[in-house]
Amino acid sequence: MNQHAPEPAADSPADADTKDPRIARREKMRQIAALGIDPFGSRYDNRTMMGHCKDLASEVYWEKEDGTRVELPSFDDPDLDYRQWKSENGPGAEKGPTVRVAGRIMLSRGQGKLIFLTLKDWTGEIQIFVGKKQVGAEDFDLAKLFDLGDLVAAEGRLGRTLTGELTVFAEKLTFHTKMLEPPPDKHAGLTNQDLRQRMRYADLAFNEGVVETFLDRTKIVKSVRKTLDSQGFCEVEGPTLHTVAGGAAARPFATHHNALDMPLTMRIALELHLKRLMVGGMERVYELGRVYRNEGISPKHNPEFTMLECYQAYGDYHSMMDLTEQIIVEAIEAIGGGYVREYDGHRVDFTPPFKRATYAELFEEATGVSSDDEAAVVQLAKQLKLKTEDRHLDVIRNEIFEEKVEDSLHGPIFVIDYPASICPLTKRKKDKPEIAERFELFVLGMEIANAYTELNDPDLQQELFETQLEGLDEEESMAKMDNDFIRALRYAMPPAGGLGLGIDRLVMLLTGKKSIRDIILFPLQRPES
RNA sequence: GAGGGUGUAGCUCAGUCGGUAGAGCAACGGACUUUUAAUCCGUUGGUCCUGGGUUCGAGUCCCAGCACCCUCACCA
Repeated sequence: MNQHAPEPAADSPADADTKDPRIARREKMRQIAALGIDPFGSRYDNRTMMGHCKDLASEVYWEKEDGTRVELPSFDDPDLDYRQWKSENGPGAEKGPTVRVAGRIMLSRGQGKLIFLTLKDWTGEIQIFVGKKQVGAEDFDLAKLFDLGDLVAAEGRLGRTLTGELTVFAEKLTFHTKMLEPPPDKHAGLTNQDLRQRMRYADLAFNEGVVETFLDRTKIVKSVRKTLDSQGFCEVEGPTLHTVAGGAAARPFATHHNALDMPLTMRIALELHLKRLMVGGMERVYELGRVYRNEGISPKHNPEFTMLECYQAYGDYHSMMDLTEQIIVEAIEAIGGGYVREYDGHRVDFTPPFKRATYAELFEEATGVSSDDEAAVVQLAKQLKLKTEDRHLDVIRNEIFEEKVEDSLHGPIFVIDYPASICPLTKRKKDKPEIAERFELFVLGMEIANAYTELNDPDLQQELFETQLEGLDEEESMAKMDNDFIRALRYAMPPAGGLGLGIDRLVMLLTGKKSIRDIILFPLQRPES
């Protein structure tokens, strides 16, 4: 023991306190400082990332006394006895590259003058062998002050233990940062949903697969950008503070600008500003950003979430369908794992091309009623106990569709050609004005993407907005007339295809997470009491 | 917003009929130089979510509140 460490007094009242994990950690921090080591550490260069150590495993070999080099046996073989193999190939010595690893202590197995540590960085985990004889008394005394969760580093030779585990045989230890809070259960981790979200740092640090999920999210988002960039789209940043929140049917968050003494709302969609840019001649634009909707919270809804919207001048909804498929397929390729994926116990096959079916076909298939047969549709609605009085037939039809068809759409499937009256921002088919050129992409009943051949007739657009706003009082009104947008359309927006894609839902699907709160780093929560 | 569930040690969880608080891990002391959630011996640790009520007595029953989870609604 070093001379700076205090002698614990046998009957000291402080003795009971050191049984409090937090106090014990601070006491060890004090002892580390007493060794002349900064308990909050400093720079550590030339690290070998732990994921890379796995690649370096092939460089570990056995050198016989006569200098001949022997490949190590396969450690995948469960019957392998490495100790026996060594004696059969001995005398000799295991050789391997020297590495410098730094990370968090996840597990510690002390065994007298020997300590095994499991260290973790964001690329993986690796075992560290700390022997008193190998690291020296000074470093070994330091290692005895390590706690689970501390950040430390080890430099040493990469090799195999008797059980074959890839291990860094430490020659030098470095202390980096003391964790002053006690860690969660070393096996179960932090399972309390509330705490996982409230203390995402602990969730990331101690729960298996959490970092990987969020790294996958980043890969997906990067891939989406890459796909769009490769197709000549230009990423832009629209305002998040709007004077009129438009582009979607949702209630906005209200806020206020002090200097201008002006009410503002947070954006609920990206659409109307991107279209203004198309009027200005930016022919392929997209924004991948946060929108805010003042609505209920559920496993599929967070008040702020990430949307992709993109617009292609001189395209239509079919152009967008091909693009959507490409975006998703390339995102899957970016995170790996193949086109066939598991979600909530279901098998989903994203092998392109995705199935395409019209709204009317699916309606008839699921209900046995032709969507054109008005009387039958109304009768069906009554059967389903849906409100029919004073409602447009398309609205009734769509309620039936949502109830009977959407939830059962396994997908991925593009539902195309919607009834026009429920799509106010959509261009209608030339030969069938009652049908809108629109698709929605469904997977397991979830709406992932929504695209239109965009409406660019300013007068018709205004009329449709007004119809949409009719009968809504101030409180209920989810959209307000955006006169500047109508004026923009009068400056001529090219015919275009437009796409909206819910990034969070795509990430949920591709990472297999059932709750949006598992793929948003910091979902909204009430403050801690 | 409606309905259901959960809340107990730092973490993960038991707690029977209402009888005065338990385990594993972590922590603390000890043994151990090839462990794998190491093992073994010993020790400590509680605002039973909060506030009322019923009762001789409440972690347990009742009421109210708070937080989280699930289902539904709004929404994507």
